Amino acid sequence: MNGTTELLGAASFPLTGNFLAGRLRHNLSLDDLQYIEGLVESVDEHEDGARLLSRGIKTDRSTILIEGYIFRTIESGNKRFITGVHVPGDFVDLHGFALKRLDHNIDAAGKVKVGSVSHETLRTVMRDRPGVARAMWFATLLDAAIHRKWIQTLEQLDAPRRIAHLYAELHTRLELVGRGVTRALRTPFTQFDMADMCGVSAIHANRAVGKLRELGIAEIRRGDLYTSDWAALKRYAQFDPDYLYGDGPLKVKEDWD
Amino acid sequence: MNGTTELLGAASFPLTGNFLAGRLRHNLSLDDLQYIEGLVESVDEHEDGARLLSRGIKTDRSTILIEGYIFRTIESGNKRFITGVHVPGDFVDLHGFALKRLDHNIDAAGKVKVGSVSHETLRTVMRDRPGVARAMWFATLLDAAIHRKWIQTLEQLDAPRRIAHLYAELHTRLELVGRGVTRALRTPFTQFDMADMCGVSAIHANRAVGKLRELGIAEIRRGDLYTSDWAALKRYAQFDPDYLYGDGPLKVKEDWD
DNA sequence: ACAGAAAGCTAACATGCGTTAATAGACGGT
DNA sequence: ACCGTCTATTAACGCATGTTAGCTTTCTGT
Repeated sequence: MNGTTELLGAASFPLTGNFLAGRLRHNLSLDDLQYIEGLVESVDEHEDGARLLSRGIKTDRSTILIEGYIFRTIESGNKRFITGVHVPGDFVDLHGFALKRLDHNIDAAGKVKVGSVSHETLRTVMRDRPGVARAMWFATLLDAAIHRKWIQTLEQLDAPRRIAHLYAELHTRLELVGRGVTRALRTPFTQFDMADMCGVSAIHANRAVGKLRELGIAEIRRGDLYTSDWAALKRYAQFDPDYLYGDGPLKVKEDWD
Repeated sequence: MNGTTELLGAASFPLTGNFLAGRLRHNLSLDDLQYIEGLVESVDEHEDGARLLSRGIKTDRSTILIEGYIFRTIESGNKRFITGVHVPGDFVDLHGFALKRLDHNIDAAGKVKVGSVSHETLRTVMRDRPGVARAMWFATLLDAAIHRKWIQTLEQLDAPRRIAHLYAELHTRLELVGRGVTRALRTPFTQFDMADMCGVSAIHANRAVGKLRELGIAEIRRGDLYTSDWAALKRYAQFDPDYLYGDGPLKVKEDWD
């Protein structure tokens, strides 16, 4: 949209297995990770609010998030629903590769840096590197598990807890991709964004933020969350990290190869 | 659990491509479908409420639903959350194959008949039939798309509309797997089940059912929905079948093979 | 430093939904 | 046919959340 494009040959990336040591980390060798880095054909930056991909559009590329946050959004009426957030290391539209068109939009939340892989390249991966292909499958399964947890969260928690749960999840996911934060979790989210993620009105999101402050659970200022006690926050949100498969069981590589 | 097991050799199945002409239909040839039927090593029946798989348990088999309905459930506190429903033709725990343990339970809703495929067999499929492997990946992506729609539904619709949307979705999904219904959509769901699927209390689910009746949208009696005008029901529920990928775009086979 | 815009905040009122309680109807087993 | 249990239904009350409106603070560009 209004992103500035900076094209790079794959060879010019430092092959550190670094920028996407993310969600795929458990399933892949360093060699595999470097292989994936090599797949990235270009890196783009986009401004806050940029629509990277629109619902219904067919695309021939897939996107991996390198820096920043990305929303999956659905627009209906004049309302926006955010059905998921992504952190660096996540492939954000692998299902666009498989299903050809997306059922939702991919929007930048704040400034983002993304890598791009053509579907043609991915087809090669499917053929030549079944281990990598499986890891990509698993990554999309993790998305589904996160969706299920969001469904539960919407049904179970009140607004303050939903917001706390959102940040608890991000805290853990960032940690899992090697970007752990200690006190402050910085995001570009407005209270409108939080509202659309948690399924409440913006006014009520504001009340909820106020309640977290009042309870001493967390101080949220312009998307940045400050707390001295993440454990207390997670307890308050009834957060159970199980669904993120952060531990062993994602490491299925040894079973198969 | 309390299911009666009836073991059958693969050869004794009628190779019609019939019982799982379901979700995978678009991606596969009849030959592929027959191949999958041949994978099924045993067929089991389970009673209403039977837990086919428990959260956290490791399993070495995957399950394909042949007859009936299945819930994905999460239990938290003494509440139950239903994060998804399955219709015949759906693989209900392919992610158990990939992620090793499930983050939720698989429960029979009413009597069910399921087929069972060992993970060892699935590994063979992954190696030898990449087309089938991809189709299975796509099937799990469709689950994720349905999850996203449920998230939107929870955020957007009131209780009567959520229930209408649930039946609208089932109506379409059953049609897509060749089990279209005309007037009555029969399910074994209690109002408790509907409540747990829609994230409302059972009492409120009852109010919602009453409202649908009062509005003349639908008559729901013991899980069975009767209506003379499915289009009106779907309009009321703001149902848009796009997310089910019922049309062409799922047919990616020709692009790849 | 300033102005406009975007984001955050607060109040008042309406409503959908949760909860508790109590009853009626439908089904399954003996 | 009977009984117990599960399911459906209705009423009364309270709370979480939506909505509208208006105000304040913070950011951004010049």
